[in-house]
Amino acid sequence: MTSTLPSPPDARSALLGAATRLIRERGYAATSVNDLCREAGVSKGAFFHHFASKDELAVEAAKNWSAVTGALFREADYHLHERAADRVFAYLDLREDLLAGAVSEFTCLAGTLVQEAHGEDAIRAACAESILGHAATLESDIAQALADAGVPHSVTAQSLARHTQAVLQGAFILAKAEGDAAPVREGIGHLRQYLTTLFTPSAERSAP
Amino acid sequence: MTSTLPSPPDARSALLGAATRLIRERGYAATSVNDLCREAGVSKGAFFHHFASKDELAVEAAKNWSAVTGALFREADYHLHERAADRVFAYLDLREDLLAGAVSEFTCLAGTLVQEAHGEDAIRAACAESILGHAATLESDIAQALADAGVPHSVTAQSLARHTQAVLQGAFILAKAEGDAAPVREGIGHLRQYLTTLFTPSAERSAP
DNA sequence: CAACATACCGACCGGTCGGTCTGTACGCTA
DNA sequence: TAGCGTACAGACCGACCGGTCGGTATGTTG
Repeated sequence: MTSTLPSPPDARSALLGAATRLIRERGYAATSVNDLCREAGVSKGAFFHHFASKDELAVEAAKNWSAVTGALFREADYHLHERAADRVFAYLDLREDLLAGAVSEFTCLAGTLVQEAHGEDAIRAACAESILGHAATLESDIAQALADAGVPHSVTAQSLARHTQAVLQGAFILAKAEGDAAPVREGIGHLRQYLTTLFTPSAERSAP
Repeated sequence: MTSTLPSPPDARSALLGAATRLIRERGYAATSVNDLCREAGVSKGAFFHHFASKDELAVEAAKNWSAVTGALFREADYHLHERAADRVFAYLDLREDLLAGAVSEFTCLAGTLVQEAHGEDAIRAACAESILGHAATLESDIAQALADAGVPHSVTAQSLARHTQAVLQGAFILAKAEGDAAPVREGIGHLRQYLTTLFTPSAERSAP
């Protein structure tokens, strides 16, 4: 008795995986239904059996992306640190550790998809949920770290959490432009520096 | 005697303008040559008279984008401030002022294009030049502001200049996801706060 | 066993794609 | 006026697009 979940039919998840790979590589519009079927090793009949349209697949792929990355971050070690600020910095360390392989292997499906397809409301909404939902998982640690610093800050935890995602998304674009992960490492570095000043109690700063 | 440059044929610039509008609205792959011709009010013959291929138009559109935005920022007022830090903050003010109209009217053509077409090397290079070239125009002011603060900083002016562009590009993605400019304003706000701490002499911070 | 559902398969459809090609209108030079 | 180069115009091409549809193999249920 294996421990697989009450798995959905195989063709469906093969198509979701193919969509994730191909859209991250070449974008949504440039990926045809035939491409997806070939990559997934299924027929066109199977495609339209599981998804009503190409757009519906995009929405499901974005939801699947949320689920997969959600699980990855939920189960990661960075939550184990005692101090909230340490949890946030450990999250950034993890993001940096994830930068392996080709550019299309570490960039964000939701960011890529929404840039192209924000005109389609269902796709836009699924991508927004993916990006902002992930940002929301950082909010409580950031709020706690801000509170620990004990100073009234003009920035909110929500805004700061979203900012971390904006920096990552923007760094991914520079990475695509340069063909290299270096800009993402730099972006994370600036984020670390910014958060360090925000998380440092002002007492410590005025009396070093 | 008007002061127009030895202007290129009209169909060419109409196509460049159409490409800028349509690609920012719907992306590159989703914009067809026929769409471009219709929007520009020219025939398909005219299109392939001026551009060898759709990809070549994309490259030329990216170069044209560099030229247009380059002129806009070169001639802007923010250069007039005496203190380097003020010039940098005034640049951010200008970026915020530019956030008018629909999302596709303030987002970056080069960022949109490279996200989709980074697989095509000529397009990738033209977009990289546009984004990184613009970042480079900020470098000397940032370097000066850093020097004025008089502290050895661990960040370089180049890295910081590129970071400003990464933040903007990432904020554009959140803006597309939300359908609103608000995330860009927030991103610029965080940038202002980060730069403020970097540009503040440590003497001032340790003795407030 | 019949009756029905699910999960495909792949030929096929009308339409659109990027790109080609022939033709032509116009300006310049000689 | 002839001859030539540039700037189009738009019919046309084969490949490919997203999507449909009739069919089949394999359960499951009564």
